[in-house]
Amino acid sequence: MDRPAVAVARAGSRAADRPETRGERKERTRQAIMDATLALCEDSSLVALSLRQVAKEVGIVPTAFYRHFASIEDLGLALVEDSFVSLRAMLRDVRRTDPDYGDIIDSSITVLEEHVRSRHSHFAFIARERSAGPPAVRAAIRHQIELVERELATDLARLTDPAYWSTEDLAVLSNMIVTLAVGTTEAILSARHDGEQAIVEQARTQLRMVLVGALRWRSDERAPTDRVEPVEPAERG
Amino acid sequence: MDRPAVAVARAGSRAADRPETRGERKERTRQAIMDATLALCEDSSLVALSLRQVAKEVGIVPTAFYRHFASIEDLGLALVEDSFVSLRAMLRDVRRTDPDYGDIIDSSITVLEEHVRSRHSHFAFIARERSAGPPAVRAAIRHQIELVERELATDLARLTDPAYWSTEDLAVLSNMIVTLAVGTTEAILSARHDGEQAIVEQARTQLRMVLVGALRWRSDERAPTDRVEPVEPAERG
DNA sequence: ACGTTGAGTGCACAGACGTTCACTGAGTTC
DNA sequence: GAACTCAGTGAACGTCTGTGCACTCAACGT
Repeated sequence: MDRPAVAVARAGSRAADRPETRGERKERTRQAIMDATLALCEDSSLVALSLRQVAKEVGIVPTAFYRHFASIEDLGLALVEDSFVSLRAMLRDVRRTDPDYGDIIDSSITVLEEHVRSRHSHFAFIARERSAGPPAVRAAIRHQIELVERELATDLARLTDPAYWSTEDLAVLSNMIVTLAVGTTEAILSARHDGEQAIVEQARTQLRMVLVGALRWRSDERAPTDRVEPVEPAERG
Repeated sequence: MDRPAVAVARAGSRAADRPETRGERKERTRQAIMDATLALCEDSSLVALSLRQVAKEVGIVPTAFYRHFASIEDLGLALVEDSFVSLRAMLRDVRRTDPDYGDIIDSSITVLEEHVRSRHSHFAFIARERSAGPPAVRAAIRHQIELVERELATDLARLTDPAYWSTEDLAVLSNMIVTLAVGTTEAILSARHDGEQAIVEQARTQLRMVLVGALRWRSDERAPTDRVEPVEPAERG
């Protein structure tokens, strides 16, 4: 285990022996750097990663790194971009599957699970660096998540009755669903394989619980807070 | 800004000139190390912290560190212990305030806000290292959070009707509330001061939404998933 | 064909890193 | 008050860090 693990393909990887364009080579090395970085900080974090570790893993000399990124932090910002491409691909799949399938909740969580599995280094990167990355990376991730929240809020507006749901409360609901999705993602990523199904089932139940509440919600009422204690006598049997 | 910022008090800090016990001094330095570490990894993470940085901040020589901890990871485990003392103090306050105050939700979130503010380095540590710390630290934090979830589940059992709530669903609800609490904590910690009140209000609304759902929940029904689309015709006006 | 461009090389540097070791000297135990 | 304990010292080590600089040489523009 001494030679690069996520190395940039040394020579003639495929496709006969076409000479390979200058831009192609650069892009390939850039991609190799990003892959190696995702692999290396899978346990720990970007902030604990050195430029030389990345270079060694890729199979280039440390100074060659600067041809692609000005710093590790700069690399991190590029990885945020890449990771949110994966996340948005998931959101597209969620929306695409919704009308077909009968149960929005089941299908949404299934799509989440599939994407988290297949692109797990991207989702893990977002979840980790969101709170532990370099300040600029944290800011970029939080901004992207905020955009996603706003999108989800407009989606929810189409599914709810505007007479009962204020736009503020839609934003709050959207934030809650995103928070739960992040939590579920983290749980899937840190679960052993045999525990994954239980987590997915839990996420489905949670989403159902939230939507039971959503069905009964009225933005102009200050909700059930004073009815929460006398719950037993209410409607039994 | 060259001399230690969170230094162990050099000599005769207070209390006349009592010679100071050996154990007292050790405990004081140990505490200074932990405080300095919390301060240093406030932005970034434990895994990005060097033993020498900590020593310099405390005002001791690097090798003196080993008199207190075997490694940074070991230090991290001690910080987990300390941080969860703060978290459990918060839970105690939540439970203590509940019966007095009319509104469980308002008072709980208020208590959360107060504790997160006054012990914010502890809460920030948990939130950050939970997903970015050294593996052993991550494991310790997840275990502690799991214990908290179990406690909350038994609390919830006392507030809900056992005829409608299975113990499994109580665990799921508990997990959801903890996830939301973690999310709210992270939001408070990364908010500018003027945005904090909005976040607190959002957390209250979210908890209300969840409890509206909880009131209507029946563990033996597969919830409202097929009623989520025809929501407009249901009960208007 | 020929000069230019630029990704990747190789060396060199000064500084920070974790850890070792023998040490000092104040607090403790007899 | 003499012997002991042990938190903190200070120098030294080999290794790893980011970055500067002069370089090569294949793809590129003309």
